[in-house]
Amino acid sequence: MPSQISGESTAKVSGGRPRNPNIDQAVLEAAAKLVLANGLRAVSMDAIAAEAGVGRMAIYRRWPNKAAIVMSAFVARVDPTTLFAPATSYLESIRLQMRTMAKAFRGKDGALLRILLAEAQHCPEVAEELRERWTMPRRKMAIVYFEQGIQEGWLRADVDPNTMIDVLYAPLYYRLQMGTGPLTDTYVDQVFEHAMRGLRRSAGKPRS
Amino acid sequence: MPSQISGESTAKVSGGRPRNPNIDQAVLEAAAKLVLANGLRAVSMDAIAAEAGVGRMAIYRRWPNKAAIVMSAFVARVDPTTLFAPATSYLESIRLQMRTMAKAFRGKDGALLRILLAEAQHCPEVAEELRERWTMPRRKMAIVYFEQGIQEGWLRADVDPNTMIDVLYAPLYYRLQMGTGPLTDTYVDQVFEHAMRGLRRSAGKPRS
DNA sequence: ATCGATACGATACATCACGTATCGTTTTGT
DNA sequence: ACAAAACGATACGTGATGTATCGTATCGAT
Repeated sequence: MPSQISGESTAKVSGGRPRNPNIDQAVLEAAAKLVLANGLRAVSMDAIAAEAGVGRMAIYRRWPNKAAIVMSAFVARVDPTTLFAPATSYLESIRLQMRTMAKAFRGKDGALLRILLAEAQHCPEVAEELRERWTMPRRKMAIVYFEQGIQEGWLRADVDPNTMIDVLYAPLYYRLQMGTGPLTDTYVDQVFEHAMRGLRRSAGKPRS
Repeated sequence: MPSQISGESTAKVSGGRPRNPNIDQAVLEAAAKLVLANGLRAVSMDAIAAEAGVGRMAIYRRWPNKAAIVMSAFVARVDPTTLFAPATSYLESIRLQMRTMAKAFRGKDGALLRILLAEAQHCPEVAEELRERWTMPRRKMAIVYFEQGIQEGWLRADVDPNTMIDVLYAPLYYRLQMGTGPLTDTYVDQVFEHAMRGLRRSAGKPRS
């Protein structure tokens, strides 16, 4: 009983006409194009099928619903992402990674992610898939990198990597969704600096 | 041309039978109950009308759609919230406020907010209303409080209050939506401590 | 008291998208 | 050659949406 939501490759048991792989690609591209232009709600399965030039049944044979198609399109786009490329210093590498993520959030990846996050609130399968294929892989890589930073002395010895991820990256998700301001590199740098240096005045509690 | 989304009080021009205020209340309660139990998608206007014991037209006369009803129910619940009650110290008051918010997020307020955030991705009116009636009022109050903290010397002189809000509060929204872990008081305290003290080792960059 | 205007419950209606089911055809493996 | 599955097309049942009335009830103004 494999998780079927990401579709495409429900292995056929034996003989019969094989699926046309071009259809997978055509549907993913059509869905991404239409959904990015009009939103998930406004796009019907018929519209995707028409844009892709295929029958609707060919789609339902691969994915259970619209959200699953968009999920496939999303993970296909972002899967080959690499995390924490080396930079001039350990901490600088973190900052650059945050900038890379912010840049992705500014583009189509961000728009698709917004749509999927919204859908995840209604559909547990989407939520699970998103956690499994987007959130958790990145968190795990970050945890490894942060633990290394603790051992090497770049980070405080008592930081919890999980909390550190949230303090650094949650603001990017926040701006992605709340529209309180643009996701500029300047903003990323500010979040990074504030989180790294701390917010309170260092020496005790000086009276005014 | 008043923003009509929050409904209820589209002032009647002159004579005629006045609206029954009990209906507003009954619909809000019915909608909150059903939506919290089954999710926004699974609840139809008919179901809300039936639960409230009113006709569907009485609802459409007040709100344009389901999301607007939930929005009204939400702001009615959270409007009288007070921010930053005095505590044993300036910083402690911030921590307590974060805990209060986390507690709200754990309950019905959090569930409704999740639903509205998801809806805001499809519907600009919901997004605007949410910004106007939930996000911005709280941000503005926080900015005032944080600027006071800067002047009194509790916070670094060079912190940007807007960024500070994001670093402290975005993690709560993150956990509210992503399901990476529970929104416990312990978690809130960790975010608070990490953000206040900073993540990097303080003295320069010590080699391992 | 009468009258216009609006609210209200109920119901009918047209529209639309969804997901399923076939039909005839095409393409594979055996 | 033959079974099996994919494919395009299309029809179908279902459920929700938003609008339009109908008859009745309740207000303000005259």
